[in-house]
Amino acid sequence: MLSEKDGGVAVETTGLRARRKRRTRDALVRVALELFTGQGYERTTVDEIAEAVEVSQRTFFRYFSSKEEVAFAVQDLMESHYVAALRERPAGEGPIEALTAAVFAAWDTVEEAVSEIIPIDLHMRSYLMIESTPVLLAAHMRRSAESEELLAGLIARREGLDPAHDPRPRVAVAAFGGVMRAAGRQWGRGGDASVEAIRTVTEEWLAHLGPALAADWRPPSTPRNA
Amino acid sequence: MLSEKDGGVAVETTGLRARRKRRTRDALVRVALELFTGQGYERTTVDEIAEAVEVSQRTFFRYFSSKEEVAFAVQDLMESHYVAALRERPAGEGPIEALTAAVFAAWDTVEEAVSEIIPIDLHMRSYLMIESTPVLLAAHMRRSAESEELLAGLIARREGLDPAHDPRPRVAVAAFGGVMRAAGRQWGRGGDASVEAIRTVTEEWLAHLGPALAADWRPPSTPRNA
DNA sequence: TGTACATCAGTGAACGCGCGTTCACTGATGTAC
DNA sequence: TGTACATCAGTGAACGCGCGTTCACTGATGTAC
Repeated sequence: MLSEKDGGVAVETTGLRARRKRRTRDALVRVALELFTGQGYERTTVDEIAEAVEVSQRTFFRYFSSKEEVAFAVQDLMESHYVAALRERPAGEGPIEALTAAVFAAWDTVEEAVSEIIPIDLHMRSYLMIESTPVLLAAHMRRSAESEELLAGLIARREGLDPAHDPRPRVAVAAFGGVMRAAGRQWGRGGDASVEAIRTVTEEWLAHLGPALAADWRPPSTPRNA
Repeated sequence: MLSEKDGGVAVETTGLRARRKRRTRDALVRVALELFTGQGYERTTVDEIAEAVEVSQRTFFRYFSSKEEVAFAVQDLMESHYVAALRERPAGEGPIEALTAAVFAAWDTVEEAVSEIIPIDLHMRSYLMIESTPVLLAAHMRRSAESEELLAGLIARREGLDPAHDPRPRVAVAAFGGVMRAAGRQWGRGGDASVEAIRTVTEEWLAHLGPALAADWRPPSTPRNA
């Protein structure tokens, strides 16, 4: 039933019925994100989305169990995209090094990853919309915190550690995730929806992760208790 | 009007009217948290809280602009308690050192801080309730992320830096906050509502913050590409 | 290639629910003189 | 100490709203023979 070969997504795509189903879902996502970015998440109702796609509100809830879920449909895709990128990092890279490299690898290929569903700029504007809508920002933070468990497991496996006994994988992922989310909020404040903008902020902030945790930030020539 | 002298809270407490107001507010918080922890946040309605306190639902909304707000009333108190503790850390401590020391100083005095409003064990069970209620966990993460801006400002001032030009204060606070929130979730999974339990997890996780960010976790005797 | 039946996406209309708001109002506490 | 007026916490009842659910149903696509 499911075509999982050659790394494809585990979704039936052969039959007419299945293709129609995918088209309906994609249309709901696209139209929802257009409405959300255009007039705001709170000011868009589920009925409005359904009406714009010309399906019943009933049908909307067959695809998404809540209004929030449709807002994160593409974000979820990006998350698995990031996980895939992390899995491909060579074993020689250290934990933070691999987590960081996977971020840029994922951004390098973001366009291919989302373009089947929505244009890349709609995706970027949606991300901006999430960062500037309190209830969605909250949901985003909870979701990415939940995925830390998975990432910690991957890091533990890379390092040949048992995450139940060594807290370092989870601590590293938590610190890394904290900086990533903060960089995302910083980018959101700027208002520049380009991929370049988010890459730049992320790159700068991650580069400071090590130095910022040093016990003493002052140069050796400046004694602490001067 | 407001008595801000000797570090007291900036609230009018003299008149009969003011004291009655405070009693109503405290009763709403206490009863709300008892109901939330007893039967769950989602299964408690605002009407139910108002009825238990014997005020109208109308009155509830004069004190709290939303149901969420009452759930975080004591958490907000604890946040300013933490900020106060951080302000008192000696200048000789490094950034992460001061942030960490303030956490334990705040936990040392949590009982005095909350006991005027609710018993300490209700506060701890409320925190556990927040960590295990998705919508509140999300709100909690967003709120603590928002307070990072303030903390970064304090750290920048301690170090004599301009946060607009040096990203280290915000990056340090973000990494620290990421680990703190992850430690909170870890504590929440355990189900032990004691102050001791959360202290232990936090202590262990923060201790691993430095080592977990090292480029290489393996002992020098084990070459990376063996 | 055709028929009979199974599956399942989508329908339409109505509803339950609880949050948060709006209205015009009461009565206790505070203040001025 | 007493009177007149101002302030403001609290009332009660009703409502708007949109999310998410429930019902019994239709009709197109898929499958077995």
